[in-house]
Amino acid sequence: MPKSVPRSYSQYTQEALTLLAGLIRAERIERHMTAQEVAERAGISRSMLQRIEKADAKCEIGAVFEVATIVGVKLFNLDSAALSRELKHVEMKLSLLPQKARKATTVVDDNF
Amino acid sequence: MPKSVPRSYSQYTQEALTLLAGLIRAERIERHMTAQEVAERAGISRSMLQRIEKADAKCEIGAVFEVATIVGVKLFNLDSAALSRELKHVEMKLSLLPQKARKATTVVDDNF
DNA sequence: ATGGTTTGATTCATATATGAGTCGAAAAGT
DNA sequence: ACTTTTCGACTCATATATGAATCAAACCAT
Repeated sequence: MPKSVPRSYSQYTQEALTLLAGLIRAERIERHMTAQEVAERAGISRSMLQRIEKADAKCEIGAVFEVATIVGVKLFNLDSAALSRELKHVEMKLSLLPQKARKATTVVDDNF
Repeated sequence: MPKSVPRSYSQYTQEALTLLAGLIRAERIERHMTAQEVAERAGISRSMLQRIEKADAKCEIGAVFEVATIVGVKLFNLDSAALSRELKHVEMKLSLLPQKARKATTVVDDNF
C-alpha cells in the first residue's frame, strides 16, 4: 500500500464488526471448538482468528466469512438456500440497472 | 505475510461475498453515486471499490462494511437500532459462556 | 488442589493488498 | 450524433497484514 492509511469507521460499521466477532466467538465456544481447530479448518493462523474475534477491521473479509461459516454463524441471517435465492435476485436487479451512475445534476431534482 | 497463502472458500462464503458486493453495487447505482464519490467518502481508492464490487475476498472487512454503510446496505439485515440490540445480546451471552473451549473428550459423549 | 490445555499478548520477517496513476472504451445525457 | 463522464483493466511501488514462534497466565476437568 502506498501512503499510510489512517482509516476511520462509522459507528454502524464498528458495531456490525463487533457483532460478527461476538457471534463467531460465542458459536465457537458453544460448540466446544478450540481456536486452533477452527483456524486450521479455515486455513488461517490462530493469531488471525484472534484478530477476527477481536473485530479487527483490517482482516480479510474472506477469512472472516469463512470462519463464520465454519462455526455456523449465518451471514445476513440467511441459510444456504435463502442466500442463493437472494443472490439470484440481486443479480437480476443488477442486470436491469444502468451500468454507470450519473452524479445527479441538481441535488436530486427536488426543485419540484 | 509469511509463506504463500493459497486460500479456498466454501460456497456459502463465496455466495455471501457475491451477494454483499451485488447489494453494494445495486444500491450505489440506484442512488446515482459514482464510484469515485463513494470511494472518497469511505476513505479508500477507486480501485479498492472496484475490487469490493467484484467480491474480492482479500479486501479488508472494515472497508467493505464501511462502503456498505455509505450506500445504505443493511448488514445482517439489521438497522442501526436493531444492530445495537443484537450486539448487547451477544455480549451478554458471551459473558455467561466459559472463556475457553474444551475439545469434546469423546466425539460428543454419544456412547449413550 | 493439580496438571494438561487453551488462550492472550508479544515479536519478527516477508508475501501481498492497497493507493496512485494511466488508458481506452462505453455509457449517459443533451 | 456528439460530448462528457464514468468505468474497467492495467501496472507499479510500498506500507502493512499475516503466519510462525514463544511465553506466561488463566482456565477447565479430574
